[in-house]
Amino acid sequence: MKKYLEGALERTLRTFDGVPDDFTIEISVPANPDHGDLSTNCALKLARYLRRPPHSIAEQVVEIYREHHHDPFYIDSVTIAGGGFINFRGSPSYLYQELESCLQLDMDFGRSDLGHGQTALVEFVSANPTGPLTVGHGRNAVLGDTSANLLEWSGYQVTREYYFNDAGRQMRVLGASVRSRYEQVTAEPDQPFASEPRAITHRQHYQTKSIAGADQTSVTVSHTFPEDGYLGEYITLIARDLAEQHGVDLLDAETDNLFEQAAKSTIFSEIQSTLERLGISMDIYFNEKSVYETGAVSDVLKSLGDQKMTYEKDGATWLRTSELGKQTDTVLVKQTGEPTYRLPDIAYHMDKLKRGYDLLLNIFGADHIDTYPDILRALDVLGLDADRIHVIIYQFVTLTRNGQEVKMSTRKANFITLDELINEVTPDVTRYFFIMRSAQKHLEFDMDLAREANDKNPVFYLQYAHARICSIVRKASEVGLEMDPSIESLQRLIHDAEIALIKEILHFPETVMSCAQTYEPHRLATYLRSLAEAFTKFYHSCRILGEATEIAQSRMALAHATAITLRNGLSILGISAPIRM
RNA sequence: GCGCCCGUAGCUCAGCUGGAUAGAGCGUCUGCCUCCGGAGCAGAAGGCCAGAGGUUCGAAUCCUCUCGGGCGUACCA
Repeated sequence: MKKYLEGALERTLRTFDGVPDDFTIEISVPANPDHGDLSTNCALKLARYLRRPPHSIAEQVVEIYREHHHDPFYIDSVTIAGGGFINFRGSPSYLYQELESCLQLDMDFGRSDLGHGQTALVEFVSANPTGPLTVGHGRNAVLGDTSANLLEWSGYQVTREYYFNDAGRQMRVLGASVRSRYEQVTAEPDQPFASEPRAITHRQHYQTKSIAGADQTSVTVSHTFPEDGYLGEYITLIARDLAEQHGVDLLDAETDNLFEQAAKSTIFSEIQSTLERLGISMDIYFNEKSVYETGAVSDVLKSLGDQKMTYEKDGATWLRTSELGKQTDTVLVKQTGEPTYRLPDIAYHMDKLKRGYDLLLNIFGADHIDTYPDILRALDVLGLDADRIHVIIYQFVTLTRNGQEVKMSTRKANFITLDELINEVTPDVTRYFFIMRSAQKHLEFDMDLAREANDKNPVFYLQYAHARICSIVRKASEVGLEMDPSIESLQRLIHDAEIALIKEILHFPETVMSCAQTYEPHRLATYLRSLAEAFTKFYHSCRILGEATEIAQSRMALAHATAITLRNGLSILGISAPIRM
């Protein structure tokens, strides 16, 4: 209907003199339904160009529209509001036809061909395997997966990718941390868990002590807990596993490598299972290492050098970001010869672009706010099409528990993992809470509320509406009542609450498209809430069971269409649509 | 200091490319269960949209400044 109206108005305005070439017709849904179903402000906007009062322009627009471009199939009536708004009331016949098509499309209702089958790569989570996923990663994961779903529903071929780095200093520290815990565990097998203060006592403890091995030989341990080591409990658990498998055999290992590998694989599989619980599975795990192996890193360095965008200073290689709109230059290669993370990041994005994706979507935490523009600038300098890259920056999550804010750090021991969160509030609630708010706002996650007060939780409102419809359908089938989805049947839906619900349902496809286009997945959650609200209003003012057969069959069809929309919407959000609760 | 993000009801937040009377949930108050699921519904109270200028027919929305909060501003990832 909107499309039709756009075309009709465009043709109408073509007969006017003085309309600018780039004039765009805006059609919006009025906040107040009394004003109609669709509304345009074009007369108001044209007032300045045509130098006439808006109302008189509106009259002329309406006159020409009525005479030449009016199609009663779509539009029932046209009115001019005081200020100069032109309001259109949709024709019921159109409404019923769209509702019928919703019922026919069923699982596909809401899908569009916006992307024309273009390829999109969504990179998200991308946490390095140094510890369990945190609540912050949870927001990233849900944001990324939901965006990917939205793109899929909008006609893109989507690849989900996880970028990680399992080399370098942080991994060495990880390995050393595990080793130190292993030594402690094998020395004091009865200690339940190593806690933070114990880390400091290690030094005195191990530097002097000899441990009797299973093979009767003595090993002197001289390792201490790394100064900036990982203190989480999970490190000790990994160490215990190693102790169970290998006893004390690993005490004389020459390097920490074995510990590092064990930690990495354990942590990685835990990350994967956490994501799985949220219904997320990645298509590609991309190791930063491969960007070195393919030569992409050296290519980037060379190309940037050729562009005279780099220089040497103090033994390091710098990128002239100050010439690209930034205050200072940035180090790409350290004095030590080791690259900073920015260099492989550039190479990685170059690699993604060269893999030919039409659209690259990245989900980054607010701490990347300063780094990703460097990447885009560098790619631009390299002559790559950085416009294909879009970034969703999300603000941090603060978790409150027992009325107190919980500070989260992977390195310190006092963080709540995403797994623990899911345990307490279920995957559905987790996904909904992370998606219901705009990404660029701080998210306050009140654990006590989410856990205790299930009935106050908005996600249950949506699921409840769905379960209720299913229940009605069950009851109806017991008495042999089936829905009638024919146009003739749908035309019997004339109650205000019925019409309002139909209109709400029909907003679904454009909502999906616009969420995908603007990368604002939270608006889908807002929409589903108002859909469920429209349904409960309908439910309370229009009975189904017990009414005359014909109207009952029509209302069954409307309830079914609501269930379709709820189910499809929830599936985009990765949330279940239960049949009963 | 500089860069990016955010200031909307007591609290947590919606508010689509500027539009008509700024909306939900929670909390508070008032009603509603012989009736398809009350995890609900109907209603009330609660707002100088942080503040001040500007742009325009029209601003919570765009621009400038001020004040508050967050994140960054590492040869850490």
